[in-house]
Amino acid sequence: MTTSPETGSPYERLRAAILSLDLLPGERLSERGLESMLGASRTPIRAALMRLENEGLTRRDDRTWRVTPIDLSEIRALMEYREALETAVVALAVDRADDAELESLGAIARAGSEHDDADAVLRDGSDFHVALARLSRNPFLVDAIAGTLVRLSRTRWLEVRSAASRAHAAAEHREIVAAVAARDAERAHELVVAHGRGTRDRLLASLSEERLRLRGRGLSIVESATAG
Amino acid sequence: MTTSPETGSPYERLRAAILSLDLLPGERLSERGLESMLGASRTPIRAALMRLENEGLTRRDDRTWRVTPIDLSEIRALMEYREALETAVVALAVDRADDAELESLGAIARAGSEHDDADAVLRDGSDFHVALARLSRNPFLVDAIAGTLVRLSRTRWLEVRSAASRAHAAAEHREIVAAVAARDAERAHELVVAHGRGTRDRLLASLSEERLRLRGRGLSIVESATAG
DNA sequence: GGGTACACTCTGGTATACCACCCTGGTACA
DNA sequence: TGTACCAGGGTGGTATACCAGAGTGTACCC
Repeated sequence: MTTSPETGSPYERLRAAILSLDLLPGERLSERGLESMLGASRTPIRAALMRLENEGLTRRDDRTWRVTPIDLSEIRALMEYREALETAVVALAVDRADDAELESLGAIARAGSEHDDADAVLRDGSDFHVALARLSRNPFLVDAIAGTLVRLSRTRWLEVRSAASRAHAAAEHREIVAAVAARDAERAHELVVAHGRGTRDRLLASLSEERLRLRGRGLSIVESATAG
Repeated sequence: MTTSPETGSPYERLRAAILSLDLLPGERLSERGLESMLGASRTPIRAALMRLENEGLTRRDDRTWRVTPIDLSEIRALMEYREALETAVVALAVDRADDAELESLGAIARAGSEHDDADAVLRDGSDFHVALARLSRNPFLVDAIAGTLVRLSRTRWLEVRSAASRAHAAAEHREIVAAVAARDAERAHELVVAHGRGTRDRLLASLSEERLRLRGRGLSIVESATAG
């Protein structure tokens, strides 16, 4: 890969390369290698690596940098964490969301059903969940949820490949908006849990099914001992 | 302050200076000023500032570094976030904690009642909540809770000043352990919520009462418009 | 006396040179 | 033939010099 110095900061370009899987999960990164790849010197590259480390996209493994591997245990833990965050979000949203916010969230949910390409669907999905989180009026919940979405985004394309699963997710999004708008905390809770678990199951099923084929394409998926 | 190059990395020393309030909330930090204060060059100091930024202890305000101010709105949001995390933790802990873990958590809770100085009590409190989080077996919950404790630690000493409130908190800790050990999810949930809200109320009350006096001692406390 | 312009100093941002450590490969010796 | 040692290249870690922009203070001119 020689991602020539196109646009954006070294941080943005490195992040894009990781999220697009141009840099493979688990791949070793050397600061000096990135220097020529990104057309910047080590100082901003180190800053980018440190920033991405906090987003969970890079990792320091005994004195060398790596693209964070895709780890099934981590994905399970992440989805569990996300469930905790999103149930808290809807509980607060039912109390706090105003009509304008709900209308705009509904618009995002409806837009999600219109797009067809996987990229747009993923963007819409992220937008929806972040916008939903904002209804909680709690910036820590918003940031935490945005963080989980970033960490999951390298695999979420697996989950939205079929038109059926895209439609399914979009419908669930609309139901969640409706429950929050109806101030029905219990139903919103149930819907969010069901949506999260359905997403998790579809995602993990795809990952298990295709693990070997993906490995053949250079994309290895690991299962760490810890982090269950 | 001339914290001479005593021990630890620039990151550790800067962090200690912020947490001990040697560097005041809101204070401007210049990389070159810290250079002489910490006895290191700008490279590791920038790394420390960036790392502390992710912990919420420093902040970039239009091209200058600042020690993160103490913000009442942020504390409220933080306590709300923490409630979401800790209720999720105990729900998982009830299912997953084994006897050895519960015994060791109980030991931490009991130790919390024995110490008398505020510093030790704060350490015990953090230890307890992190150890409790570990019972969830979810590293994201553990990290998130540890993060909230760090962000809160510059003010938590206000909350544990009286022997009565220390004893109160320690007793609540022991009750939480008992409920988790009894696998009583509902009671554990209620206890955690009550403990968190009590802590929040005592903390915010102390902050409001002493805001003026603390300002006189150089410690200003702000209330941001956003982040409710 | 007031206003404007210029220069100086301070900020973070960047490039780069040097350091110590580690790992690896090759060579020489037993 | 096998083993041990040494040298070289590559790693991140650190110090430092240079850059551009911003804010401020002063001096000069009107």
